[in-house]
Amino acid sequence: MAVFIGTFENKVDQKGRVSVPAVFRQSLAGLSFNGIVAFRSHRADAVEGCGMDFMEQMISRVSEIDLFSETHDDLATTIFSDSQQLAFDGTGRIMLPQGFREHAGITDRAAFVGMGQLFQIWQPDALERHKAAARDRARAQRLTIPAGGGGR
Amino acid sequence: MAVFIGTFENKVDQKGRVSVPAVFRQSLAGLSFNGIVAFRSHRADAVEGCGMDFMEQMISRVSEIDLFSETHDDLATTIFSDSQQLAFDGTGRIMLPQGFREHAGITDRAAFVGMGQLFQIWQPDALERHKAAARDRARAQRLTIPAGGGGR
DNA sequence: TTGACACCCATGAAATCCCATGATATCCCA
DNA sequence: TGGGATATCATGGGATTTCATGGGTGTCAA
Repeated sequence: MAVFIGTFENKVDQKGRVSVPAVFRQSLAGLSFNGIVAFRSHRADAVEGCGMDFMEQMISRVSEIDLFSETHDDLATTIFSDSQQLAFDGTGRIMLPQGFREHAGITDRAAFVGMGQLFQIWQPDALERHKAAARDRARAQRLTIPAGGGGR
Repeated sequence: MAVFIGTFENKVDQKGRVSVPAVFRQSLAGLSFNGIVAFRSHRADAVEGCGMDFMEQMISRVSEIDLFSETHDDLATTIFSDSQQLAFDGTGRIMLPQGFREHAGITDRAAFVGMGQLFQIWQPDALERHKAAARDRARAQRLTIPAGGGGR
């Protein structure tokens, strides 16, 4: 499954095009759709992105297991309806739809942030603020990943 | 799982390249990404490194948290956004990004220190100081290692 | 006809490849 | 168990490719 790590800032040109970081593209290579799937984050001023594989997984989860709570089910519905497939052009760029750009306050620069199985697209300054806040919250709540003993 | 043991000092050339110790590379062989994943240590003036397997483990742990919850996003952002994938070239070198070099004060030499499932990259002199301090603390506090529950 | 958008080509900077070198470490066989 | 023959490694640097970015052109639909 696609893995997204790192932060990358790219320019958004007059036409609304942005290069998706090469590492992300490599991670997305070979999927059933050559591009990304994007939707507006409902909690943050950012656009969420993932590969088609992740979408397919979300769909199957929502239909089968009740892994999602009711609210999450509503959430999933919202996500699917708001999602857009953004295809890569020959050089690995996508067109960021105006609505998405507005939602994230993106004008001429966009920051891609890896979040593991997903990534987000931010207005760079807003991202800096968000990163700091996220780090503080994580620290305050002592959110940590148990250091895996190596097994499971 | 990749295991890192020992200390190795290598040169950083004009292009910012460093050889990753051969033993470490062997330990990383066969993973889904041919290189290391690196991030700034929050506690020390050093860069931390691991293999993609370690990151995949992180992802699976994070994915156990409700998707799109604040906790999930904070954790994912904190862990994955500031990491970077550094690929090996044909002879087993990586490019140490400038930001990482600055964080660790690395200019023309770098020391790789095995820490078990992770390793650290230090400016050699800073490492010496850190080692001495760590030794003193360990002695003062009589640090011990908990016995394993057996097996993995 | 006028946008919106996919496709194509050009460009400079940066990253990567590739080959050469010397220094160790390892092997092999008498 | 010597000690030469053979790998392995870390390192340097030039050549090549990749990448992000800019802009032109064709196409389809409103």
